[in-house]
Amino acid sequence: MEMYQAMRARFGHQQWWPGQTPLEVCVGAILTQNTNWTNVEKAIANLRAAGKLSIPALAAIDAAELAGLIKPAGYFNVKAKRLKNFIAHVHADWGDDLPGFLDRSVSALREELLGVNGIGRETADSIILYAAGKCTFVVDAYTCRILLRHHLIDVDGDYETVKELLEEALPAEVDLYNDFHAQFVAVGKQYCRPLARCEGCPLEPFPHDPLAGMEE
DNA sequence: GACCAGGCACATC
DNA sequence: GATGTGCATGGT
Repeated sequence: MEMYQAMRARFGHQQWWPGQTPLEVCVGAILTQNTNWTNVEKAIANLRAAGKLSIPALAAIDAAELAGLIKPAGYFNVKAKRLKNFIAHVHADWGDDLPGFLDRSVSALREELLGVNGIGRETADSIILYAAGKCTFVVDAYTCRILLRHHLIDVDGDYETVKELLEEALPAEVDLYNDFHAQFVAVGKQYCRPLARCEGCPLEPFPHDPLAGMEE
């Protein structure tokens, strides 16, 4: 909590996810895989302009045409397939009722999402937390980098280990999980890039020398 | 011209 | 089960 408060004090509430509807969150979560958010915004703007930002439209669109629309997000061929996989999965059982699909227990939803080819742990957790509004901690590259630099995890800590560490250390509140992850991204972008230093980082004094353990 | 970005699946050992 | 590789655009 001290960590969250330090970041929150510096950056303010991040008001995530930067997308309006649950569908937009799901689409964004897939498109942002290893990709800058500004590129994802362009891809989503293309989808909206083409009238394809709905489940029926995405279910009907040809994968090659979809790839053309999401080009700015990079990896457009694989992401077009991943989006189609997700949409087909929802559409088959729920038609365009995405809220219906999302309305179940975290564990059941997570398991189902992880069964979709192209949705891994971070994407699944992002959808659960930010589209379904349910309590699951989203771990990403910045999260690991920051915790690693503060010696709260070690290099071989995997996704589930880091997730459990955070969930055990925090009260299970959706808004806390929501904004904590967003704060990790905000701090990480500015201070915890692979080759960056940490001067001025709001986490600097916490809890050890922030430069210790950094690889050159 | 490097480096980086809110990963994931798949091949290979 | 661990490690390596392909996927691709756009901003700094």
